[in-house]
Amino acid sequence: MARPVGKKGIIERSALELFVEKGVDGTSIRDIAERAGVTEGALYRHHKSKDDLVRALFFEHYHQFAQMIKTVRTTHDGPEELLPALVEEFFRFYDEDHYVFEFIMLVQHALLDEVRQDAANPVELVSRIIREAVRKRQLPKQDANLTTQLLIGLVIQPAIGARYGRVKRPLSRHVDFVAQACLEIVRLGK
Amino acid sequence: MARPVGKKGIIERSALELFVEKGVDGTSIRDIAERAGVTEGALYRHHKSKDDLVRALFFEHYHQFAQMIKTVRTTHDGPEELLPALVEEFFRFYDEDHYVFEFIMLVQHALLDEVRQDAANPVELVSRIIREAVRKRQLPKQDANLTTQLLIGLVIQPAIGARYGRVKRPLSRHVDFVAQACLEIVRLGK
Amino acid sequence: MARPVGKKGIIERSALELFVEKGVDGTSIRDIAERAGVTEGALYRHHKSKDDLVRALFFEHYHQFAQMIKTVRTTHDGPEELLPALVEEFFRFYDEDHYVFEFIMLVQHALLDEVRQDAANPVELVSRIIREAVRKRQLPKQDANLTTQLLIGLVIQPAIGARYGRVKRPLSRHVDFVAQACLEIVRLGK
Amino acid sequence: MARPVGKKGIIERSALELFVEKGVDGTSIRDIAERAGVTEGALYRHHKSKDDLVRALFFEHYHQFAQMIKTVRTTHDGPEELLPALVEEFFRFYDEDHYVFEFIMLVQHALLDEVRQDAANPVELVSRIIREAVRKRQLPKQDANLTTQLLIGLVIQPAIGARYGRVKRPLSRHVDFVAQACLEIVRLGK
DNA sequence: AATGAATGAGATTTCATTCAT
DNA sequence: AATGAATGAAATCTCATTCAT
Repeated sequence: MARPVGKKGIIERSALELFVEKGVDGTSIRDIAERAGVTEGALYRHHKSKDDLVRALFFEHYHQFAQMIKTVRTTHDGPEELLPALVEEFFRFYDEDHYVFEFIMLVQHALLDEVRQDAANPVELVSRIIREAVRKRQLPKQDANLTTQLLIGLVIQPAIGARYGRVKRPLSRHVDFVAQACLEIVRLGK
Repeated sequence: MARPVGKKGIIERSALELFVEKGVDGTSIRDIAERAGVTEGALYRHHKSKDDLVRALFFEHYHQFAQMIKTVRTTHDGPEELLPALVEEFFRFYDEDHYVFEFIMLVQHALLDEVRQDAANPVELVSRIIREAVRKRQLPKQDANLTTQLLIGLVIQPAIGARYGRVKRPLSRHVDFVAQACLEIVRLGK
Repeated sequence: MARPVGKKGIIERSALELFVEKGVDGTSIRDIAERAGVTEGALYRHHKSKDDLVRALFFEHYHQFAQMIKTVRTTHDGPEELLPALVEEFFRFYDEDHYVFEFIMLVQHALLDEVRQDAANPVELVSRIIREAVRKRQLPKQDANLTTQLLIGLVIQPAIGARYGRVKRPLSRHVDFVAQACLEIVRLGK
Repeated sequence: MARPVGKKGIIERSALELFVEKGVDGTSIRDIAERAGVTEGALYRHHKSKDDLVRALFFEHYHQFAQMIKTVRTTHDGPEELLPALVEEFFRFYDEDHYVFEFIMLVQHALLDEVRQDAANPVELVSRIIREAVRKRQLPKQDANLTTQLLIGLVIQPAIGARYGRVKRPLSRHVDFVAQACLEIVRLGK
């Protein structure tokens, strides 16, 4: 988010950007050091290994992300309010620093096991929202797992589209349309 | 698709699976040779390089994919027919061999430049269907690029969900629901 | 022992010699590759890591060593026969290839845990010989653990002396004297 | 010996222990700093380099050692008195601080050249005692170099045995037996 | 076609040492 | 004196590719 302060911050920012631009495996320690303007060894003062760096970056931002989601849940109620609010926050998160958003998308699968149980896990969260609304008869009966994946797809795919120049930034401009799409889907029933 | 025959087929199948399981960069020639039950040198009998192997795998399956899409286009007309038929074919393609589907998803971006203009490119295709339908007043005016990404998201995300055990296989069972979701979205207008 | 055949043998022999000459930590993979006349990577075709190479070398020769000891035990009986025979065999082993002998001395402590239980462990063996002889009244009562260490000292120290030019090679010429010394010690009682 | 006082003392003690536990090459500056509870830079306040630290530690303790030996030589005469007295002092030295004893054993060879002529060098000393006694017909003719190594072996090996739990501490309890063993050996003649 | 040892380039990591604070 | 970040050199290891057999 904020531009990094200190060498440690610069190293981490450089790594984050490179991971998004070239992939984690495609980025070498040398690449990171070069962009950060330090030597390769400097990295190891702050992180035990490349893998450690990836995890640290992920969890740091994932926690921010989780915090944002928690806030939305306490300030909104019912799918009609929650889903649009979530779309808005996701897109705002993306627009604020799309590197961070893309990085989380990029490495989440590799770290899935450590995240799966987490209640802040967005997939978990959306799934619960659907299930609860169905229980309260706010939504028709449906396969909550499937619906959840569809909603996730509606939010993530525009981000991917933006990356490849197929969708215009900022994503915020698309909030209303995407939120509307989300609501149509959860109301479909099965 | 069909189980591989001959060393070449076994090597390619092994590579395909490993690429999906561990990523392309995360898979070494030695890994592939090991799973295929041959030695490292054998690989170079059939493919000039690792990169060449990736491309060969991609284009081989991409052509099948393109063929399938062409057929759909000639046998259906208008978004109301085309979109459900496409969802059905995509999911059928997935169910037939999800490794192939996932592999294409995995490497598409890296090879995007060579495929971008291709009418078999699903993004291109869906985009044209939307635009044409809007022109013919079959659909309300809308940001076709955005709608396209949303539709792509509705198809791809269930596949990702299936990979991580969040959506039940075969995907075919979800065709009606997802097709319905696609139609709702294109009708939304903006 | 026999001069090495094949690159693998040359690599292992080079490593063995360098480990003795400069210590294990003091020897780099590059050193080994250089002396063997190969590039650094070649080493990893035959051994998974430097540590693995050290272990492989140790156990290969340790087994030879153990075999030699076993033979002595079956062909001699009682401390008066066994101890001189063991001294002779140890010194013969040393003279045949002092690199091997010194290498075993050098790394045994690091691999102690894996060797401690081994009945071929020379310390174990000598200890048993003493204990058994005491039980059979062939020797006076004594602290077998201490006596064992003293005997080991009598055999190893000449090898160290030879290394630093303080004792003349071949060690075999000293067999009678050292064997006599061993017998004096075990007869001391306490 | 005495527990260390001041940062310098703590650093040196930490280094000494680690060198014995993991070897000199196996111990990094960071390891030492960590155990001493200081940072890496602090070490260079007191010693120019790691090598310098090793030498300083060696010579500091070696001088104590030499002092002890000088005293023994002036207060005892002839091998029958000198050898038991030396064994006693060596074992006392060991018991007082076995880290120091083991450290000296560990690095002696690397620093041998600087110490070789020194009369406090135990090898030199023992060798002279034997030679002188032979000259005075107190002992039979013998290969003084070999006998010396055997005596050294009788003293050092119990210390190694103690390290690996094969010989009971304190070593002092074994003085009489080991001294007796030494005398038997020097009387053997050849 | 196939083997598998070897190469050569480069990746990750370690570490003694320096230096600004 | 002390800190701890950073350096620079070297160490370990990986890996796509080549090549003699």
